[in-house]
Parts: sequence; structure tokens; C-alpha cells
Amino acid sequence: MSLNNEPKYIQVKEFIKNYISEGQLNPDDKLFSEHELANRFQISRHTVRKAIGELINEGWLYQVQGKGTFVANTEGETKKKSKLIGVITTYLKDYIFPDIIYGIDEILSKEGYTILLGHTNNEFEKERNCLLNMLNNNLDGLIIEPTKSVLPNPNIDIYERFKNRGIPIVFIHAYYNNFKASYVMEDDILGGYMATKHLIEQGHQQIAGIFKSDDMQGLARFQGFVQAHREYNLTINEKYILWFSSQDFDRLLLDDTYIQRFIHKLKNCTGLICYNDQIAINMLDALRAQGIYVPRDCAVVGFDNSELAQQGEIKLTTVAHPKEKLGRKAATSLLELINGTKECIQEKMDPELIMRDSTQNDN
Amino acid sequence: MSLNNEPKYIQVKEFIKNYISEGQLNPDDKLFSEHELANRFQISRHTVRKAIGELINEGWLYQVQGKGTFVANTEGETKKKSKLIGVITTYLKDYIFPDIIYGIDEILSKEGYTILLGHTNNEFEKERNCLLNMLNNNLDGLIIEPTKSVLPNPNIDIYERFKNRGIPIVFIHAYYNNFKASYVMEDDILGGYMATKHLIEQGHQQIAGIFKSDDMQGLARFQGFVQAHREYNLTINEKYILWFSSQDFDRLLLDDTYIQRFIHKLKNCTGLICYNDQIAINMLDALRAQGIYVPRDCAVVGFDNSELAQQGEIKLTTVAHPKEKLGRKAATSLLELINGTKECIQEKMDPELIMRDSTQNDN
DNA sequence: ATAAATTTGTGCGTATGTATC
DNA sequence: GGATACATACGCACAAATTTA
Repeated sequence: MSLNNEPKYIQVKEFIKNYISEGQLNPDDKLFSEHELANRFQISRHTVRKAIGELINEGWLYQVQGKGTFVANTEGETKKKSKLIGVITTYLKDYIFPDIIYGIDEILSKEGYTILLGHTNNEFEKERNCLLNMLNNNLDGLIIEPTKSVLPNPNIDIYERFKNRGIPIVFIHAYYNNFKASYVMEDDILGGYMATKHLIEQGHQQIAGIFKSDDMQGLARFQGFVQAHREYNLTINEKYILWFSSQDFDRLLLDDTYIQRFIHKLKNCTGLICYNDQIAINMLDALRAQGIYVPRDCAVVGFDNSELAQQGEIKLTTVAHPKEKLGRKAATSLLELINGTKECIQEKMDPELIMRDSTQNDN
Repeated sequence: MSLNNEPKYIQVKEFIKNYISEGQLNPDDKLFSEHELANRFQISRHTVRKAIGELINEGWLYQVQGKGTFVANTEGETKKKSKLIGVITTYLKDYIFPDIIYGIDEILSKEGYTILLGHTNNEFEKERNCLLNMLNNNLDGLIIEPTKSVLPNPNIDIYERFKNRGIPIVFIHAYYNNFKASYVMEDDILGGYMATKHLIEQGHQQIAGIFKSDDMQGLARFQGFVQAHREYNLTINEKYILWFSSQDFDRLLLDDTYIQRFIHKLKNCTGLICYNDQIAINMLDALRAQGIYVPRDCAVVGFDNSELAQQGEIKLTTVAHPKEKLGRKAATSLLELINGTKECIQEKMDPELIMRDSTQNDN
């Protein structure tokens, strides 16, 4: 070492850094005293202080007067908590999302976390932007609603980067089949089953359905729909099922002739199950326009128990979305992942059928 | 200075920092040499080096061997853009807030910014928590809806810290009288005026009102209410005015007898102006329970044009809140402040009266 | 172009003060 | 109180980079 060209204090720095890196000293262990180092290297105490001083600035050591010099806790540096949680939903203002976000915030803000908000408009491109944005912000965790959850997701690479960085993710509403992760969602199969069973038990034999084709929830609700039919040995008429995708959604709500064509096919139906309340409410009007009165001529069930369900003239029977409760559950789950209490949480919440005017037959 | 208890090197540090802060030296200007400082303070060069060494670590100075000591260019450090914008509202899920947040996000996400979300529940304590949280996150800007805007705000100290750090703030809906800042809000005086004028022109002479007492909007809407009365030489009967504060809000919506007592006072009234749609909708039911039919016996006007206004059986005449538009305006204003295009933006947006069933007399 | 002067960088020795055990 | 360890401070010497005469 004496032949080294580097300044002595640099050599001492390297020695101490190596000593710590090799694990010979752990965080908060006491280092040799300044005197001891001076003797060992046959240098002045001043030079030792110079070396230690720089290591303190670089975060390797800390000193306490009268006690000694100690190894700093580097974990605190690298794993520094940002107290930021990313929350990405498909939409922001419509419907159930404000409630979900409120539920999430309720739990997180109590623990001192702040929400970083993003939304994808159910588009992969926007999802990618959101994810990349959040990746730069040193999140402690992420709660995200998948975009078009049944399609293969082109942003899995970014999800992997979150995983590699040890940032826990909780999916809500659905998950991607090609990415194993925690999720909190309502049990949509059970929901579809409960809605259908309710109609069947009210005596309906021919039941139509409108389902979304490009997210997990749509498929699951249909699956429950099928399950209930099987249980009661009823057949499903394919003509009575209307599938739509995210892009078709506007047409479904706005294009009257499109909907009327579908209604014309439903001559023998006395029940209709709609993917969500928004569509159900829309169908109430569309059916009335054809002289079909709800619930007299046709019973209608929606999903989500949104505000819409309770505000029209005909209150809507609906499978209640847990909304705030789901938000709270997702948030508490994420906190458990962050704190290391649990490794992976996959939870399905039981839906609740709320019966109102649109399926009451007693008038 | 020699009588000072602080170590000499600390005193030298303070001297140099002040010298720079006062603008006597600009970035890359040469500082006194170590010898010169030692002579000036009658201390050893070693002590001067200690002071300078720490200032180098703190980012104030840099040294070049053989040349001298120079003032560092701090701008690169402090003005680093985080691309984070704080958004704090009173409430999250109810009513108009999802739309406002959506409008804000629409503009900001386009520019690559991400929203940090918080809400205050209209409580000072929660507002303080939110603000402190965000202060730690190196925001580029803040959009905030004041909490109980007419009361003296105990968190002004934190707002000042934002100002000192050069983080621009845009208030929405209201502002604090003791803190000068940019704001974007609807013109509530004009809104109150328009609502009242509408009723007066429909022939109503005795008009009741329900107003919120602890936010700027409530006072402003009442002010417009007064202004319209003056213009038409009508007197206001104090018995017909019901004031409520944030704490009373639940009672106003849930305590039937409380509302009924107020309604009993309104024998001669044929018009009612409500602080917002939520209250207006509630009053529709309360009036009906007393056999007073809207609009036949009493015309009702709300504020905000929320979803509630359009969904009941009796569609509500209401002064439209710009919602998304206000969000977008607040966001673009904040961007202008961040980019330095403008210094201060104080904008009032014109409200729009939307006439519906609750004030139509033609049936 | 070179030498001298200036300025920072490294290093040693010493002394005294202050906190901890 | 005494021993130990860090904190502040002075003075000196020489090396290396830069500027200036």
C-alpha cells in the first residue's frame, strides 16, 4: 500500500469502504477510533479525519462525539420511502371510480401516504404513459385497474420493471393472465349468477343479456349467467346475447337504431341482464320507446349499484359493486404488501343483489 | 463576531452564505482566496478550509486547484422539475369534484405532468396534513380548493412556504383574503344574481334562500341574491333566509323537522334559491311532503348543474358550475405560472343559467 | 517560453474543548 | 473523576495546478 500513488486519505477511505462492503461491519457497528486508524496506517489523526469526513458526506459513516464512529444504515438511503402510491384507473369521473378512489384515499392518507393519480381511458397507449410516469416517481406501491383485461397486454414489460424494483402492485377489478400479481376484485361470476338466478326464480325463462367482451368482468358476468341457466336446466338463446367492446360503448348508448334492432330480437324475453347500470338505464328508455314497460313486460338487472340506479323514476335492481369498500380493501392489501406482512393477496369480494323496482312483479 | 459562541468555521460559513445570498457574488464568480479569508477573520487557513469544505458539500461552492474557490450554480439543483402537480379539493367523490379533477388531468397529463391527489373534508387539520405531505414531494405547482374560505386560515404559514420555494399555487372556487395568490373560480355573485333575477322576472316577489355561511361561494351567491332584489326594488325578508355552515350540512339534509320548521316560515314565498343542487333536490322532497308542489306552488333554483339536477322526476333549474372547464382553466393557468408566461392569474368564469322543470310555470 | 507568484491539495504535529461511559 | 473519543483550532511544509510578469 505504501507504494500506492493515491493520497493516503483516499487509501484509508478505500480500506474502510471495503471493510464495510465485505460485511465485516454491520450498520451501527463501531468503527476503529481515529487514533487506532492513525496508528495502524502510520499516518496523522488529521488525515484519518479527512478520510472519515468524506465518508460521512457520502453516507457511509456517522460520528457521535464521545462515543465513536459508526457504520451508517445505508438501507435507509436506498429504500427510502417516498410515501407515494400510484393509483391508475380506466376512467376518472364516471360512475363508480370517484368512490373507489375515495376508499383508497381513506386508508392511505391515514397512514401518511399520498396518491399519484392517473387514468388510461381504457387505452394501452395511455396506460403505458401512466406506468412510465409513475416508474420515475419512486412509488412505494401501485393500485391499478387493468386496461382491456382479456386482451394480451403490451405493457407487461413495464409491470415487470415494477416487480424488479420491488414495488408491490395490487390490481383491481381484473388482472392480466400473463402477469402474476395480487388483486382485489368483486366476484363477477357470482354476481352474474346471482342476477340471473334472481330473474329465474321470479319465473323468467327467456333472459337476454348485454355483456362487454374485452374485459374480464364482462366474461365473468356472462359465465355466471351461463352457470345459473345450467343449474335450472334452461338453454341460452344466442340471439338474446349482445356483446360489445370498449370501442362500441358509445354506439350502445347513443345509436338508437342499433339498440332497437337488438330489442326487436327479444320478442319472447321477459328478463334482461345488463353489463352495468349505465347500459341498464339506457335500456329502460329504449324499451319504453318500444312500448315495453319495465318491470311489467321485462325485468331488468344492472351491475354496480351506481348513483344512476337509485335516481331514475324506475329504481334499478342491480348487483352492487363494493366501490368504497373495494377501494379500502385494495389499499389495505397494498399496505400489507409494502410492510411485508403478506406476499401475495388474491381476493374476490362477494357481490350483493339489491332488489328495486326494475324486477318487482307485485304491481 | 468574536464574542459569538458558535465555532469559527460556522461563522465563516454563515458569512459566505450571506455574501452569496445578498447577491454580492453570482454563480461562477470567484470567492476570496483561503489566505485572504484567514487574514480577514484572523483565523488559520485550516479553519477556513473546514468552512469551505462544508459549503462545497452543501452545494454552495466548488474549488479548482490553482484557480480558486467559486460560487456554484445552484439553479440546476433546485429548479429540477418533478413533473408533479398537487391537487387538493375539499371532497373527492361527491358531486362536481370528479369532473373538476378530470378537467385538470386532461390538461396536465397532456403535458406529461402527474397529479398528486389529496382532499381536506373541509377541515383545516386535514388541509394542513395534505399541504405538508405535498411540500415534501417537490411539486412543480399546486391547485387547491380552500377550506372554509371565509374563516381565517391557520395554515397560511405553509402556503407561505410554497411561495418561498417558488411553487406556484392556483386556488379554485375561492381564495383566502390573507394570502395573495392566483385563482380561478366561477363568478358566484353573478350566479346568485342570475338565479334571483330569473325568479323575479317570472313574477316571484317573495323569494327564500338557503346559503352556506363559511365559504366564499355562499356569501357571494347571497350577495348576488341581494343585488337582484335591489335592482328590482324588492325587499328581502330575513325570515326567508336560512344560513348553514359545514357542520350543519348533515342536519340540513337529514333532519326533517329542522327543515320543516324552515318551510313553515315560507308561507308567502313562491321562490326558493338553494346553495347547491344537493340541497335543492332535498328541498323538492321536503316541500312535497308539506303539499307544496314544485314548480306550481314554489319555484326552486339550485347551483352547480350536477348530475342530480338532471336525474330526478322534476328536473332542476340550476346555475351551471363550469366543472371540467374550470378544471381545465385552473390547469392551464397553473402551467402558465410554472412556465413564467404570467405572474398572477385571477379569473372569474361566467356562470350559465340552465332552465328546467323546477321553475317552469307553463303547466 | 520561463520563472515567479498565487491558489488549492495533502499531510504532519500540537493543543484544547466537550461528550460519553 | 478519569479514560476515551470526537470537535475545534493553530501553525508549518510541500505538492500540484493555474495565472501572471
